[in-house]
Amino acid sequence: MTKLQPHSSFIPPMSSPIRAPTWVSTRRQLELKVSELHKCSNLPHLKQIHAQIFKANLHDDPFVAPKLVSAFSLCHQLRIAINVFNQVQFPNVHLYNSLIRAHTQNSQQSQAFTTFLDMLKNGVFPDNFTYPFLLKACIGTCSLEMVQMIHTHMIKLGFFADIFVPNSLIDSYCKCGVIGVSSARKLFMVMEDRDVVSWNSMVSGLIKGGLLEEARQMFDEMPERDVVSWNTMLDGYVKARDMNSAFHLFEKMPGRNVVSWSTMVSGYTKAGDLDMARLLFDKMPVKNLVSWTIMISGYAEKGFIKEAICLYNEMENSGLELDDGTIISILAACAESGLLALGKRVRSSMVAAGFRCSTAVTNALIDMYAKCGCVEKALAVFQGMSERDLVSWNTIIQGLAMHGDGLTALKLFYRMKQAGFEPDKITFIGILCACTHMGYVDRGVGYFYSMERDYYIVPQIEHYGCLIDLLGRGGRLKEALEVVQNMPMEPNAVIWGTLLGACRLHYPEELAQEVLKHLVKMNPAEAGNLSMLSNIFAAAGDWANVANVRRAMKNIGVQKPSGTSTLDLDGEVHEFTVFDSSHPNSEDIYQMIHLLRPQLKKPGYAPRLT
DNA sequence: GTAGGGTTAG
Repeated sequence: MTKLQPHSSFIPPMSSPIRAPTWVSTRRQLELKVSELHKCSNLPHLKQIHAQIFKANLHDDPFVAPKLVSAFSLCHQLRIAINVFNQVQFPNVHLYNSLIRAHTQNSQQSQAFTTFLDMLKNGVFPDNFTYPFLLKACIGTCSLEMVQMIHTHMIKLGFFADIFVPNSLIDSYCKCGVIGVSSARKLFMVMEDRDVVSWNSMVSGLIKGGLLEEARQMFDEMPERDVVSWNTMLDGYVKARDMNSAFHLFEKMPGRNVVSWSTMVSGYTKAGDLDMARLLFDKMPVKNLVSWTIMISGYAEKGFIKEAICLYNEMENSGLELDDGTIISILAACAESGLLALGKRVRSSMVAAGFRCSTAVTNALIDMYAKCGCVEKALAVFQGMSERDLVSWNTIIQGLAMHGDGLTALKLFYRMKQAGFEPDKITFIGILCACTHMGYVDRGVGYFYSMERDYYIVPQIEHYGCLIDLLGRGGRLKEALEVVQNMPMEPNAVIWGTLLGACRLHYPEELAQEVLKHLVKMNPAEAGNLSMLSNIFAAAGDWANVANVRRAMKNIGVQKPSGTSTLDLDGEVHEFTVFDSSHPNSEDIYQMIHLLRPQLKKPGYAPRLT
């Protein structure tokens, strides 16, 4: 007989999760459904159960309502979750907790805090679940001060007996940068009872703070290690690109699981060792969706299109059902390396499977089309979207700007505002880029100054970079230099490089020399800078200085890596560099170039040789 | 509460 577990007076446990939607007739059956409700991710089914709950007058039951809120939150139906909450006259702490979490899950962090304040105002006392949920709302949006405030509150009310509470505090501190990590360490030191999660959170925090050595020390000191401890340490080495140490640890590791193997595969793909990655991938005792995703994206990111497509087909044939993460990952990898063929392949299988595209998936698709040169397709996908978010607008604006259709990009900027979206710092990168490509210098400068004035966005160094590029390409080098000299932050190598790029277009020799002094000081071995400088001198006919720079390059022992072009032809990628003769059809290719050259000159093509 | 893939810029 199945052993019954202790449970609430109302809901018995259930062994299997909710599956196909079926009409439940008895109250007993409904109770069974409700007990698993918080795991339900099927929206139509959820709505059906909601209706039955309502009919049975259980919607304000103190046990049912929090589960409903959690379920609707999981299905990204925050509106409905809030409505469910509002149906309850006297919400208890569980219901408040689930609404706080619902807001965080649906990216409404500030509303999570508002809910917490409402809760206090209404005299409902927080419990040991409230704080971990509230701390989650701090991640990514709030500062250290916020976590400190919650910490203080927790001390006042005293929930530290539950190990979940200090553990989640350690984690939150660690996600607030290096200072946060030291606060976490202080807390960790004074904790009386630490469990393996406390140790793991601390090791993970040290790794995130870049303190790999100290993390290893703590890992070695741990009284007990579980599979998460090992995997955390493994990932630390992987993220630091130290594959030797990672492999060493991996070999020693007891009880490796699918995450351990995937971490290693991911590490080797990122290090560019696709052979080793594939070797481990093939040896994996168990593969899941994430492992496949890592290997396929790894191939795609590095331009191994045949292998990527082949493995993608294999994954589909193995019967695994793709999720958002898989599709977004692969599309992002295609976008990065311009693998349109795989991107198209992914899309066609999405269509064939009737995959319901979330906004994030569609955004990734738009970005893939745009970065692979199909701006029209990107625009068509964007226009067909039923629900757009800020990322959708930013992606299409950036895509259009990159391809020189700055006019459409700027038009969409206005439409975006009409649709009620507030531009953010990324939007302005796209807008400034659009103006640069169109040569709208004054208009771009106007947008730059409107950022802080009209939108309360303080320009960052990237925005200054865009402004310098805008002025520089527009030939207003003096103003560009003034921006560099007067901007509120120290100019970095990218800023000076941008200015140098402008010099390359307009040949002001003196300025170029000035810029270069800064650049060489910052990054003396950067061959690209030196070779660009030598080109500027060459264009000005200053051969003595050309020789000086060349000599400097030789002395430092740098050589500018050749630029390459890649072509994707019927799913096969061909790579070319200048004076390259490694391609099997090299002779034919050069013959064709000779044939094409005079024809290209006719409409006015003049290759730039400097 | 701790571990592997995940959309926009740089």
